[in-house]
Amino acid sequence: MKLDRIDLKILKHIQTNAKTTNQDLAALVALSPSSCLQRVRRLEAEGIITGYYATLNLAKVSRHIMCIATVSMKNHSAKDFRKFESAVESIPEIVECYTVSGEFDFFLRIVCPNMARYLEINEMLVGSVNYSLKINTHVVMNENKVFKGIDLSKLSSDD
Amino acid sequence: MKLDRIDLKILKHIQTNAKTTNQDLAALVALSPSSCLQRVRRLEAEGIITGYYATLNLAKVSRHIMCIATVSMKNHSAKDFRKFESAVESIPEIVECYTVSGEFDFFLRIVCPNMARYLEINEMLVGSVNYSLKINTHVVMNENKVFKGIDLSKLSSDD
DNA sequence: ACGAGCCGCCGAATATAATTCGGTATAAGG
DNA sequence: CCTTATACCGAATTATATTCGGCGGCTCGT
Repeated sequence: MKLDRIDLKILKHIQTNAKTTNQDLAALVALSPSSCLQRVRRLEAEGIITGYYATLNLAKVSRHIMCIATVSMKNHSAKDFRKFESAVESIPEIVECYTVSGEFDFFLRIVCPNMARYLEINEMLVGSVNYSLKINTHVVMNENKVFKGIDLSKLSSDD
Repeated sequence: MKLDRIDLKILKHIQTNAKTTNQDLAALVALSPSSCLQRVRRLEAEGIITGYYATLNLAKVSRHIMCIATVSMKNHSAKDFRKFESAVESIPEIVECYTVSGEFDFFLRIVCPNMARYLEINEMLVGSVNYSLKINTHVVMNENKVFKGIDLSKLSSDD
């Protein structure tokens, strides 16, 4: 499916303003509300829009810590990878996990109530592959830039 | 401001379902629509809800690469940190940046159209502090777990 | 214990918005 | 040149958000 300029405009806008009314969005992209809605529904149906989220100021909700962990597997077997990944999946405090190239195998971002819980998580992860991995923890001291969507104008320039 | 069980229920739900209608949300938390809306408005006004986002399947929008970079400053002066942080701020392809403790000073997540552009970004970052930092790049090969909000039940248990 | 005042709830009325559904124009393909 | 598919629009309908007055229960001071 190909996206035209109007689709991109819609995506760009709702990325950071998901609750914009269809009427306002329609005005923004210079379409009638019905046509605009039709496009949004299509983008949803095609799986291009994958969900709608509200972001919270977590500090105002509860006390917590955030860590970023690098993980290196000692044993690069598919089996160990599967076991580790399923452990990651099962721990809700792990909010992001990436498989990467380079000196590490995974990056994790973890948000949990306290260090005691962080230690437990660490042990679960290490235990999942019978201690054959190395985790390096980095406590987040500041969030300089938080995710606020992708700059689509930068990406689409390439196609 | 203190949050009661209903507030948490609201937050928990809209975290991943931002477009739920107020009526449905009200039913979910067993309140009348008017009371429910009042609470949501309060959560917004207090800065507890910070925004509403749509997430995209980027692969269906355009070709791109994603990298995670670790950054170590050679010179830990406040001045260099400020210069680096402002460079980070000015580069839209850097979608996340954390200051951390440990062997690195920053973690970056970068989404850009291609490696050529990634190199440019690298040079801008290194140049921002007169080459006195070390960047280590890790290309993301798989997104095992993408951010889908925080498990508030895990956090609030601690208060 | 009692009354005042505050809070948060509800429901009805009203205002906005979403959604549906023809009908029409444009562009591509045969 | 005709056919078909596509995407648009506007009006009608349905659904939702929003406002507001009033009601109960809680707290607090007396």
